[in-house]
Amino acid sequence: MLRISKLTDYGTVILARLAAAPEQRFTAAQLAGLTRVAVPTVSKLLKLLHRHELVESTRGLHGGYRLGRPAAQISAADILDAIEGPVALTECARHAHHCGIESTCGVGRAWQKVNIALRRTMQEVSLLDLAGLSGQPIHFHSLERPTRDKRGAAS
Amino acid sequence: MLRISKLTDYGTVILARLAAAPEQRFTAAQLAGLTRVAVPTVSKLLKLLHRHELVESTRGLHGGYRLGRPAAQISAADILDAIEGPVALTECARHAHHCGIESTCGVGRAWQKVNIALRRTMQEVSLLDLAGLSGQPIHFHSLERPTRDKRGAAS
DNA sequence: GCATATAGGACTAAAATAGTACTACTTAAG
DNA sequence: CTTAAGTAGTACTATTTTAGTCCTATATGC
Repeated sequence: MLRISKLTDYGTVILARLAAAPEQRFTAAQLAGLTRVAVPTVSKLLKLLHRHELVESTRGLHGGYRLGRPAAQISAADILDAIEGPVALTECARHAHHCGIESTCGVGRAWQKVNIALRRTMQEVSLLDLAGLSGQPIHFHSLERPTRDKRGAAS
Repeated sequence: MLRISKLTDYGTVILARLAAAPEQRFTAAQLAGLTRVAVPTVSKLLKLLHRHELVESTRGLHGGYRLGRPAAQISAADILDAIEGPVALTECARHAHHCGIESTCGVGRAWQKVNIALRRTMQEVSLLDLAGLSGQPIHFHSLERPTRDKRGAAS
């Protein structure tokens, strides 16, 4: 159903790697070797993450990247924002003038609310969780109640 | 950040339209006129929705489409499933063998959990809400209580 | 000043989406 | 029983988005 881009996935892997050694500085090439993602791609991702202050960079000889904040203070939503940008669930919300009919235009607004709820969910997950460094399994409030859950396929 | 496809958006608009007059049958062409979506596209969407039993069809002369169930029993997740299929948040979960390194492989699993939480959220929203027919604003459990909310950034 | 690293942007290739067209099947009316 | 109106299914094409690469500029340490 919903999808995040591969780049976001890679970005998370890179951040997880940095989270494992928060004090150490890694060059883009080192991270590429560690994560098996191509160097230019890693580089591109790190630049994106840098702009959003998720990583801290040092230029020049012996330079490299390091986490910009403690992993616990970086959420999945932050990562999504940095890499995919603050794109909304629907496009309707942007050039929403000639949506068709008045009664159906409410639809775009409703998706927007869903979007906010989804966002909230993603803010509950920190990089620590994503990196598997938090020990405890991720604990969603919304997963606590039984629902109608149609499929659970993982593979 | 997250995006649903245009088709899903259109599909929702069409369903919202049907929800407004649950007893009446509409032809694909009528719905196209009502929603300003091209006829072949509407047709394609209705077929998809039909396969998942979200709409009921009648063939032949004076045929057409109608909601397959009460709008209250159709969730946003159902619509997503019907149109976009049960695609997961990451691809890592599918051919997850050479993710790179062992410690980073947990990342894919974590996204999977996020995915489930997101799904849960979408099951809380019915077509009635989406169509703006429920009177009351959408009411998310997850938006009600304060969460552990590490950062409060909203946009 | 030279080697090593990031910063930024432009460009190319590949894949997913959106949209269209065509053919077959089904039903009701004349 | 023939014809018109409608859905069902599938295959194809075009467009857009995403992924990935390359090049040039800038900063830093030796």
